[in-house]
Amino acid sequence: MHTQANAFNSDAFNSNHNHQKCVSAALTSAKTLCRDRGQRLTPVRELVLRLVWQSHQPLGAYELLPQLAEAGFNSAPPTVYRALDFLQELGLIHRIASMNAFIGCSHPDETHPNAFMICRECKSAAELDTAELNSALSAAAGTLGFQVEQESVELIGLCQHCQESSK
Amino acid sequence: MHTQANAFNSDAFNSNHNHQKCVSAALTSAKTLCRDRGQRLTPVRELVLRLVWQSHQPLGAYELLPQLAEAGFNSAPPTVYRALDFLQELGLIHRIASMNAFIGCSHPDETHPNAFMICRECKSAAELDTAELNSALSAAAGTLGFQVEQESVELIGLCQHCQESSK
DNA sequence: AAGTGTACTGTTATAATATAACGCCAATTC
DNA sequence: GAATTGGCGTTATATTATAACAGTACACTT
Repeated sequence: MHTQANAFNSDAFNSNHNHQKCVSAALTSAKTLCRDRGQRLTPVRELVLRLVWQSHQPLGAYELLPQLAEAGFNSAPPTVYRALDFLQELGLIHRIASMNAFIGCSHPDETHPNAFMICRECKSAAELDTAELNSALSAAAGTLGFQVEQESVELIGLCQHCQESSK
Repeated sequence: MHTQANAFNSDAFNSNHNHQKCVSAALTSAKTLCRDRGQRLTPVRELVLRLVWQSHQPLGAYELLPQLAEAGFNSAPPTVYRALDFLQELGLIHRIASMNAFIGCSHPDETHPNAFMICRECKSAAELDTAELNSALSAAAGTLGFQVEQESVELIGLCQHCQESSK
């Protein structure tokens, strides 16, 4: 039951959609996950989750700091990184290694490739999750007997919208 | 004509193979590419290429510095990063974003997914290049009209050898 | 309600990675 | 041989991330 954006849904590249729904859904997921695991969704963690999810563009840890400050949190880098780590372990956000930034992730409850397409123009990122990709990755790794524990697929390029506007 | 390791060849996970051949092949490629493009394979660039290729494990920029020093180069970070950038543009090495490190890349002359499997135990990295993966990636991106310019696929896990030794 | 342990955050300092800016030198071109 | 270009040296600094320890709030027991 995912109502969030997925691979066949270019919402993330269309900033007009009602993204607030995505944020709410993520928050609900977070609460469920925390309850199930006996962990706490503290104010800092909740705010970081909101901020990361509110943005279609991956956010850096140091971009979050001033936003936390505005909300009255007098936080330093370690606090932000702790919250980010926590949310990553829950599967609610994902780190885009090639950008040193973080983005909301739609599939907290499943193990699956964390694959993203990132537009170099508008910086938006959309998740990518297809059966073909999953099976191609497992097949390739399987041939070598490689046991995959963590996957990171990052495609940089131009989204449809930005291709059109640059014509 | 690639004699280097590829997806169906676990050489990179077997440190006994004659890796010096890979290094020579990379150097030959480098010379050809530079000649064709009217660019220079300077001593620093050549050494960085050798060092990165000699290692089965991705090397960080700051790990290269002492090795350059041993060879008599009195280099600071900018020099290393310049050489790494240059070699990346030639397609001879690849940056593993999730590790902030660099590894030799076997297919300088083709555009193709830069996909790697990295063993978290022995830190070796092996390249991955299969038709299925390529087509799955293009298919997924194509569905969204996303125009891919740069790809980064990084699988972290355990290579066969390390799975066996940990039994 | 008081005591106790644990998990979370605050705080300071610092590590690790990467780049900006400028000047010099060597090679190439005219 | 003057001018131009490309590459490197050098210093300083930006950016990203973590270590270490102290304090605080919460949860659990009795």
